[in-house]
Amino acid sequence: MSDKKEEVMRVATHLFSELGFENTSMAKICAEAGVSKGLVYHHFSSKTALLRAIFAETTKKMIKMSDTSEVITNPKEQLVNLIKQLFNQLSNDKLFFQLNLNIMIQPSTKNILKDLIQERATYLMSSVKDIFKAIDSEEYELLSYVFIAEVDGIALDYLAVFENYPLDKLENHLIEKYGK
Amino acid sequence: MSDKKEEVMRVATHLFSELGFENTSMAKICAEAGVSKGLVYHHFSSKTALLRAIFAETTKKMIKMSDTSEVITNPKEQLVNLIKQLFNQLSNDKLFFQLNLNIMIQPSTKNILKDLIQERATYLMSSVKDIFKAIDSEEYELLSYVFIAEVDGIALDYLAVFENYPLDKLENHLIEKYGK
Amino acid sequence: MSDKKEEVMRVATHLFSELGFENTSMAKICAEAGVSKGLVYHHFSSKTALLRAIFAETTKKMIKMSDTSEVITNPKEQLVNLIKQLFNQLSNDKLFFQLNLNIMIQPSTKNILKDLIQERATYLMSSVKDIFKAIDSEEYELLSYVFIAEVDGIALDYLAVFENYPLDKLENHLIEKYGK
Amino acid sequence: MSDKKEEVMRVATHLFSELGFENTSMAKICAEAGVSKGLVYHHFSSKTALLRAIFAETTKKMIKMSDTSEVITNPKEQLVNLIKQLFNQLSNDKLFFQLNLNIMIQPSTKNILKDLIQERATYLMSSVKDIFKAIDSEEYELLSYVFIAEVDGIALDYLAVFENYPLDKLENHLIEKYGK
DNA sequence: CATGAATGAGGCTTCATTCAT
DNA sequence: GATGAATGAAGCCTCATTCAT
Repeated sequence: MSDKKEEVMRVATHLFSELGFENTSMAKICAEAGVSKGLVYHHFSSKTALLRAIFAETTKKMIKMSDTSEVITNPKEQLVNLIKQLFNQLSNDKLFFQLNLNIMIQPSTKNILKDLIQERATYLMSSVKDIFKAIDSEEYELLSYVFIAEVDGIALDYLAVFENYPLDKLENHLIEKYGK
Repeated sequence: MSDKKEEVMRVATHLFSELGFENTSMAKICAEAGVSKGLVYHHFSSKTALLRAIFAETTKKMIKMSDTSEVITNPKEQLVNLIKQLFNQLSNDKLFFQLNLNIMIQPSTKNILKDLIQERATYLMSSVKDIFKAIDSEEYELLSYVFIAEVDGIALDYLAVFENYPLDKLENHLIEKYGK
Repeated sequence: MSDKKEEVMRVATHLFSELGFENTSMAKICAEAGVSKGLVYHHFSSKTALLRAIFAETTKKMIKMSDTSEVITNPKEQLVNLIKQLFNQLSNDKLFFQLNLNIMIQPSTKNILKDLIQERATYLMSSVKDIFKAIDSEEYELLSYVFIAEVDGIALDYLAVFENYPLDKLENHLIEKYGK
Repeated sequence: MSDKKEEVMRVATHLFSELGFENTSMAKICAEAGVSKGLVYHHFSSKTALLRAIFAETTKKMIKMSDTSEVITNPKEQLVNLIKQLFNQLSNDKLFFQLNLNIMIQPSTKNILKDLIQERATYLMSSVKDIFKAIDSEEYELLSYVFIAEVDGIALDYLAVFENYPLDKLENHLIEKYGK
């Protein structure tokens, strides 16, 4: 991928996160990335396509990251690891998580990304299920949904609802709950 | 409040929910409500002010509703009641919950509503805390955060992440967990 | 004239002066005067009519003022008097003079007031001519135009062109020139 | 400067002169210039910026014109020349002078152009002062203000106050007065 | 690959004015 | 005299996108 194309995606991700998709104009992206409009449209057929490219790229990175980390065999250790990893990212890259929440909830962007969101959700769900299967072969599906809901809810509350959210305490709570 | 003003708020709530704030034009609201643009601006100084009026009105309704329902004294029954009420609303008024998630996450709307969101969050938190205080006087704060995270996470997953979400199973899970 | 009608004219004069005719909305006038739109339209058939009423009122005041002061018989004394009076008003009521310049130059307002401007100009011209006739019966017309141009030019430069305009020095210059 | 940008400025100058700044809509300018709204905003960030560009351009032309004409060394000849030049322009380009009076008096436009007006006034003043310094080294400042006031006043009266203004007679008067 | 002039639809808002009460 | 809800046209500006160079 050319340098400039990457730069456009980087800048767009940043601006979409900070301002929201609808409030980020192509002009702003071009200005910030230091490229012309023509160039952006050379690489991405539309603003929509740019968003899809960013979302897809992010999913790819997520998958790669979780693949490399799954060498542990003990499921509870895996869970604790996953939790630590998630909370670490959550506090280090607030804007990025905000973007992902954003576009999954905003009706317009949700529609644009329908298939990609589904794909990512399915992947995440199956990863989590695999872990819970090894812990409780009967209730694993419900437990997986609960686990994901807890994590998503904490992220939501942290990013959008409460000021001074006690993120650490909730992390510890989860670690204790799932690490036995 | 005049009939037309109420109608504008009703229509705007509906459209903001369905299309998102940024994708709902004042023109669309006027057309659907059957009023002129001038009238909307006679009652609301801006699109932003209209959103704030809607959000504030909703908070007021929430408070009124929870006030009238709190005649039960057993805290566990209260919790179960709260859960049933929430899940009932969640499945009956998807669009409305989507709107509320929406505007709390979208950076632009979040900023517009900063104070009102904070106010509502504080109220909800204190309501939940009151219940948990009666159950576990020591850990009530953490437990409240966890409870809210679970509910918010389920709502988020149901509304924005998964297709065919097993909402009933998660409701039962919570009722069992919190009703003992 | 009713109190409220007078108040509306007073407020409108002030706002037209400060913001210009086009940039003063009827709503602003109503708000500042503390009356309803209905009332303003009860007294003045349109914004245009309000402006005309103000301009006509001003002309009336001018005429009354110059009538009462013309008891002096020595033409040079009359001129000196006139100069002193003008410069006094000019520095005491900048905004008001600005408004009068304004509406006489702005094409839209100029058209609205065409007849009233002409009427006022004719009156002023004839007043000045009367004085100069007594000084120089041959060249009085040209001298009148020159005198008016000098005064108007000074007002213009003072109000719109220069910062730190030496108004006093120009007054003295005129007094010396015309008082011999 | 591109053809279309120049055309926009030309048309805008014309319309601002004829209708006034506030009464000239961007739509009218676009229609008359035969370009899209988008294009105008591609070249000028706002209506205000367009006005500033026009005013600045005019000042530049004024300076260039007066620079090229100042090869005469006799100060009285210079003055007579200046007068002839001014009156010539005044009668040939009424609209343009009207625009300049307009925007310097109208409070809104005056504010927009504050710095540019000051800059131009300073330049003109210093040009005139240079001439009068050579005639009367003591009173040159006052004489300069008087001269400018006379010219401005005549322009004002001609353009905005009197119908059938005897412009020629006033020109001759000035030529006689200042050419000795 | 790269630029940036150009388009045209549509967005938010303002405003003079009317009219039922 | 007095109010203020209601209208609808028009104003300024933004924006995704296209295309000649």
